[in-house]
Amino acid sequence: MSSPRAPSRRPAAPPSRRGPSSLADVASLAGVSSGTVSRALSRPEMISEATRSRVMAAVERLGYVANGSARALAARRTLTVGALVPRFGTSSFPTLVQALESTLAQGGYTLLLSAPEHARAHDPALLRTLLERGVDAVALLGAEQPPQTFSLLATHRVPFVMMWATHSDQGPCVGFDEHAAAALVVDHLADLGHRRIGFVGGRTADNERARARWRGLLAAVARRGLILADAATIETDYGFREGYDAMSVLLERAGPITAVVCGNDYLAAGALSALNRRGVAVPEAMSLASFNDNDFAGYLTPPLTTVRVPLQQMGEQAGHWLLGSLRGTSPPARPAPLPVSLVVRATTGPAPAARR
Amino acid sequence: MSSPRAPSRRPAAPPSRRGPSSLADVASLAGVSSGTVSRALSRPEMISEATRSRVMAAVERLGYVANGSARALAARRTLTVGALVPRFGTSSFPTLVQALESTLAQGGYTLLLSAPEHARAHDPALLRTLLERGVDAVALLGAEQPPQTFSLLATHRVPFVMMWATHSDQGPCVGFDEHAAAALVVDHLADLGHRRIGFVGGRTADNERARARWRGLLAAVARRGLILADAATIETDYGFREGYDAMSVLLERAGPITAVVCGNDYLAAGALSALNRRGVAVPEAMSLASFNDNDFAGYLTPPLTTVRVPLQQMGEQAGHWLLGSLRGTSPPARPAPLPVSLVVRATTGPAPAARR
DNA sequence: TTGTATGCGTTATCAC
DNA sequence: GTGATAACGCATACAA
Repeated sequence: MSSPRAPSRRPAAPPSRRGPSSLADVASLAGVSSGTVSRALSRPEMISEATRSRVMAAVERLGYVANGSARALAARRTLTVGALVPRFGTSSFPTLVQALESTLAQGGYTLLLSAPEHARAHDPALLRTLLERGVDAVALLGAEQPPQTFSLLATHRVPFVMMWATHSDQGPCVGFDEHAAAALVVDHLADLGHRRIGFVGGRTADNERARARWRGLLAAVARRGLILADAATIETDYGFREGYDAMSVLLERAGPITAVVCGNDYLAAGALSALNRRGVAVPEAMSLASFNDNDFAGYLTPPLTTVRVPLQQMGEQAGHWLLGSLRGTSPPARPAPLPVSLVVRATTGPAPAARR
Repeated sequence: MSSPRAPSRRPAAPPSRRGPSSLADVASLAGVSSGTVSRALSRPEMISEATRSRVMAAVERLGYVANGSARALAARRTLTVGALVPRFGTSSFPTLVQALESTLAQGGYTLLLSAPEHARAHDPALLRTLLERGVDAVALLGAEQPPQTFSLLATHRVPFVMMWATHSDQGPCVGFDEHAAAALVVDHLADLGHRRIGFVGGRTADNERARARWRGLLAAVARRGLILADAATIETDYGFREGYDAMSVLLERAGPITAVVCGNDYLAAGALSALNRRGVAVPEAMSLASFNDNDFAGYLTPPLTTVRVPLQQMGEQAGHWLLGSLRGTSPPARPAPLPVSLVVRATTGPAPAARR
């Protein structure tokens, strides 16, 4: 990569010369043993100030960078955490993963990311690869995991959390209460006088989060005595186009509904767009509310009423739990469910019948 | 993690018993040497079918998972690639990183992700950490890197690519021509008869991509003889709110412009929202076009005219280049710039003056 | 406080 | 085709 240069008169060009240097190199340059260098780097307090600075100088001079593999082999840890989170739609992923990465980085850990497409998400080989890479801990998405997962983690004594999940007898979860979230939306609409509503949500068959959301909605609808007809219910992939299409279908077949709840804000944005283009007045003729997995609900026209899903907090909480559990002392207490809140904006209003 | 159980009569419960097992364990169970096991796993063709299947049975029985650190130490490679891509805004990141991860995974490599906040993005410690972890290759965002970066990569003999960049004498880049992209937008508007236009873009001071975009725009504007007044130009962070605010400001102070170009689609979505709420007819009174870093440009009201930025292709191309370069043979040819295209939608129309 | 020596679990180079 | 054996680069228990 570096082009050959005319020999300078300095005997050796320290950086970029012949590959990375080792502890032994640093040691001989500093005139100490390799053990001392090792300690100077990882346990400075055990070393006299004088030799420590000599060592550091040598490190600097050689551009020494430790060999993590050797370190990991000897120390039995890699300072690495694996994340296994499938790419579900375009949504949610970045916020969650970034928060996780950021939190772990603060603790000196690096994130090994495995983001399979949905179809491969439950391939046990993925976790196996992560374990092979020697991750010290693992963050999983959801509580539903392929069978071998937990026994693999157990044999390898690797702490883990399940994100975006609430209960599991297999291990700790960080998440929030989807039922409570759904209740916020439904109560809001019911209080406004809406009776017959629709729902456009994610696919429940292969997505436990969409399923929880759906169940929460059903429960809240039943509790408030609202009517959610089959014809007013659509499952689809999370996405703008899907939301647009779903709302178009709903307008044709759903009957006299006055409000629609969307499973996430991509769906909602598409749905809103469909309403706008057809000249259906929002919220006069049709109210719209959504779960907010992303960031833009407030910037649409009109802005979306949403339940704030604490994605970033989930990532942070997962990171903190893992860090705590890696610091060793005692395994931290199981995380508490995160709070959710409703943000009311202009897409919801009184139901037409209750109007004048 | 596993609770103590009453001693079963089977002498040993193979999985989840006492930590991960090693090559030696597998070897003794299979009645061969550890060298043979190693070969059976990584070079099956060098082994007789009989012993190979005995080994595989033992592997299965013990739930053996290789120790990547030991493997890396001996084989001098980790099957791991580092990505160093700052979190710029909410945007772009996921598409690019996911495409990269996905491509690398197909080649058997795992992605080590470092996604610092913008402020820390140029901290050399980040790359050092990645190198310490032993990454076999590195993907960087942008051609502007802190000074030590390239020498570090050189000493460690680690192949790398710079993503979202076009030229660099330091190494290969994957990207697209921002000037050409800007030209597509500007030509489109000019052809429609627009003369005075505005621009809402990202911050050029600390973002080389925003800068390239801005320069490309200036060049195209000059070439077509359009007028882009200072008062009609705003730099801000990429985001919905920022776009909303910027457009609000523009409406007050920009004078008689008939079209606005936005630096990305988050900005554009916010800007469009601001126009909608103020009742400014789009595209009759004001045309809007944007660079499309994301996915939703077509689902707003009206849908956004955009230049398609090939984010996913960049991730894939970067991944492929790294894989090719890791397979060793000969370093692959430098990637060619990716094509960009204009997608015309309803936010652009003839300039009012050219109308009737 | 510092040096010495052993082991971490693989791969790879030899002989057989 | 298979079995010993020597690295690989570091951490750490132990000795000094």
